[in-house]
Amino acid sequence: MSSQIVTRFAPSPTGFLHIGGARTALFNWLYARGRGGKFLLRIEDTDRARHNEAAVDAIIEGLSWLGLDWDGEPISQYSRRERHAEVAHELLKIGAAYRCYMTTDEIEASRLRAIETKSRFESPWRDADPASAPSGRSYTIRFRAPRDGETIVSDVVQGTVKFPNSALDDLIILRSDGAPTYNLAVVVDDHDMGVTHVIRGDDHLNNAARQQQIYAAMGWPIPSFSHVPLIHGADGAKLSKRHGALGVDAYRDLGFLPEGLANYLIRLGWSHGDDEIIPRAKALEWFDITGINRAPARLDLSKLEHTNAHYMKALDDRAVVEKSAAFFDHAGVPLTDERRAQLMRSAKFLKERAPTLAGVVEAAGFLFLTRPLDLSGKNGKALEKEGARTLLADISKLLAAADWSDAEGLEKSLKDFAADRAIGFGLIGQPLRAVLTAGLPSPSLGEVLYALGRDQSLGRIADGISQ
RNA sequence: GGGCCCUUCGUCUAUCGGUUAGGACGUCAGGUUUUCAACCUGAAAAGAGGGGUUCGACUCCCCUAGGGCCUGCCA
Repeated sequence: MSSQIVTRFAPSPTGFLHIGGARTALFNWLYARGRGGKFLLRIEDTDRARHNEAAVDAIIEGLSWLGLDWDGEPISQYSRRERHAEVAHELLKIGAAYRCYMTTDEIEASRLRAIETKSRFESPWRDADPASAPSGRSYTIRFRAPRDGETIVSDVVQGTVKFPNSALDDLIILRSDGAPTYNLAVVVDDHDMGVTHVIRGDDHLNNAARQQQIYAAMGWPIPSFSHVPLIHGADGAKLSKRHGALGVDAYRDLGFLPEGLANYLIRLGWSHGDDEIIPRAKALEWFDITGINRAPARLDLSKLEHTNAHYMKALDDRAVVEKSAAFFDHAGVPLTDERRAQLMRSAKFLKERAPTLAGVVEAAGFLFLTRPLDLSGKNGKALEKEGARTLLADISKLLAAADWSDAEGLEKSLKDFAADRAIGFGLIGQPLRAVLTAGLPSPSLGEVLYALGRDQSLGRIADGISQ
């Protein structure tokens, strides 16, 4: 008997990979991969009305982007509807389910009555003589759930949770059109797929009780359940559209790195001592379900940025340029060969200053200005100082003869220049920075010069002097 | 309405009956400094409220309050 761990991620195709779903997917992946198990992907598309291929692709894209891979092909729940129906009829045969001929109107009325009388909603067909069944009328198949006693779910995260059976009514497992409903499909699929550990959002905790009853009726082993809390918005309410970014694609478009998002997500509701930076390898080694908190956690963009910044710094220079290229396109400054070269020379400071890929565009703002720079107002204020232009002219001469092969050398030339003249660095730094960057945020002047390149730098200085 | 879950600094969390309740983000104040960041140092900042149990509760139990989930021929 194999004891291999099998987990799965089973999203319904809603058009994107929800950030909360991404976290449960991550947990499932980590748990399986960290223990030599299997991680499966199943699309919960039994509701055909909502099905669409693009939505499935969006989920697959999101998972891939996050670096999560699954074993085998994604399984479509819809494609397994025959099997679901088969199990429903098996349940019927052994008396664990029954045909219900109630109309939707009858159901609604009966349900209202049940709430009023504080009693369990029940179909009259539960105990009716099958012989009295109307022929030719459509019916649903309902699970015959126990009326009394309680169903106890043993959950790794939530502990032992008891549900009075009176609160769990006979759910429909097969619709009148023969299609399975969620709770049946999940149980059948998880069982058939050999899922050993079900890790999912705690909005399913109640379902776990119902599903457990089905497992019991079929005599199937019950998997280990772990219901993890949902992610909430900054205001504590359930994450919804008004909170902004919902799907991982939105975070990708905001310039977050998959490593950064994943690290942030795993720390949300789970911890390993005081560790904050948890790269994939460490996560695989450390992650365990038992460490997951029961309380919902709020999404905090600042901390996400901070975490992401760490992974930005770890990028190699070429990656900084390649990964941010799309963001430059989007900002209307497509990367020409020249810009690419300038960016390569800037990567070292860009990745240190930008918390996201979108931030790289911002941090590189001074690089791609069109000459002559706008030095009006505050931008060129340092230029108005007595002797500033003469000083710039001297610096220009110095730089024209300087070695442009690295930022450090250029920085040193400037420092030496200031020292020779026995003047404070601020005296030359301020006007020089003004003509070079028009006051935009920028790194050390050595780096600015090196990044800009000789021609561009000297040109900007000349522009400044003549303005 | 009913069932279930949750509640430590603003936020994410540590603590698994005995701690000056620790760390991180953010905030504030310094430092560094040629702008803006980054970085370094420091500070403010928490056990929802009320009852128990115990020599001793953030930790265990109960109640209240506040949040959340489910209560579909949705998933």
